Amino acid sequence: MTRRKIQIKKIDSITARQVTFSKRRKGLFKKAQELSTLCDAEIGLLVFSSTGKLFDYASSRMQQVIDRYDQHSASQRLGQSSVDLQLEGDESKLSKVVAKRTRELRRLNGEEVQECTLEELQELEERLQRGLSRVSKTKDGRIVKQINARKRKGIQLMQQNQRMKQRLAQEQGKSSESIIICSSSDNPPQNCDSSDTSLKQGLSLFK
Amino acid sequence: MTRRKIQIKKIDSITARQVTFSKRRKGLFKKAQELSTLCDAEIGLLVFSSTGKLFDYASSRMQQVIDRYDQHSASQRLGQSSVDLQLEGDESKLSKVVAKRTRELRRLNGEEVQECTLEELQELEERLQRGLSRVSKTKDGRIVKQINARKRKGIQLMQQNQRMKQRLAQEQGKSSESIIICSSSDNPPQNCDSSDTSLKQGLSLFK
DNA sequence: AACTATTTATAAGA
DNA sequence: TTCTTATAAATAGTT
Repeated sequence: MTRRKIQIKKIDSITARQVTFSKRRKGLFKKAQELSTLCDAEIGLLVFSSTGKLFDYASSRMQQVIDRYDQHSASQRLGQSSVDLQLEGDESKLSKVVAKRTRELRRLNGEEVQECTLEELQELEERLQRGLSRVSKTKDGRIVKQINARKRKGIQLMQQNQRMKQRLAQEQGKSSESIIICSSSDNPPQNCDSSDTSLKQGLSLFK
Repeated sequence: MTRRKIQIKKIDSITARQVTFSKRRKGLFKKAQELSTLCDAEIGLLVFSSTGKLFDYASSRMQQVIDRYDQHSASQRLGQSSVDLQLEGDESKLSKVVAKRTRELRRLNGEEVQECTLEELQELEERLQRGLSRVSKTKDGRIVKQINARKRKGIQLMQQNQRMKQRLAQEQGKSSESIIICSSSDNPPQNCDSSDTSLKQGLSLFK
């Protein structure tokens, strides 16, 4: 495409290939983003170099683009089970397990569900309901526990308060010079002395 | 990029946008395939037009590219470059990814939830609710679709039945020797002849 | 990483 | 949509 025209076939020289890869990759990504902007298109572009490095561009979020693709392609080709991985190294098996788990997670998120058969959807729904029920129960239990803990603590604090008030009242009785602990001149003494009542009122907050 | 230089922003005119979309899309796909060939790269390209139409290119198979991307982003989430995963062939790293996914799945199943904090439980609950809602919606839509399909099919069959009955009645009228098509001796003829009524009754089943 | 001679892509017009 | 064509952009080979 410039000093000379080239044939579109794998470049032999590794270094030349790397240089071309980086130049053309840049160009490709630019074109992708231009198309997306100019024409209001949603675009996802995934590029793995020959060394395995990933470069990607998405006009929105890649996961969103992939989900949309899955929905689309699912509606076209229904049912394509994969029991086809058996004669390979442990590592590639593991990779496939990862991919499989990822897809399973997507389904549980409610993505990619267009691919599912009605039966699969029913199973999925039941599974989600079971999971949700368990999680909610655990969560609610946790919350109740926290509330109770706070309740207990609050009661403890009020009782402590109460005891301290009583002690302070006694101190006040002993040393006649300190008069200003709890009852200022215009406050009637029951604010301080009828503390049985105020404790009861306080405790009612934690019922 | 030719008769004039243009600004890279959304093209207002719908027709101009469509023309540009189809031209540039073609160019983009060509560049993608050239890069793949020249540099031995694995490429996946997903393009949704503003009208929602899907165009895609993959140097291998799209699902393969997406799976590879999933593997990659999975290992990135663990803070590991997947180049390492692919070049080193370190099985234990992949195993960790598998383990992580498996744990995530367990949690979504409501197992192992005791380990979660309250915040994690709340997130989990919301996620399950979202997923459940999506799955249920899809499932219900599927069911309604099936019901409608059966309804249509039933109506078709009844109409077909109806036409055949009429033709048979005609045939019966013509050739006097065939008497035993629809009315046996003890069945009154309206079973066959008053088929308007029976069709109506049948159709009501599919309302 | 820069340069530049060419090839390619493409905007506008038909 | 397709073609034409003038011009902008990309890039292969070189430095």
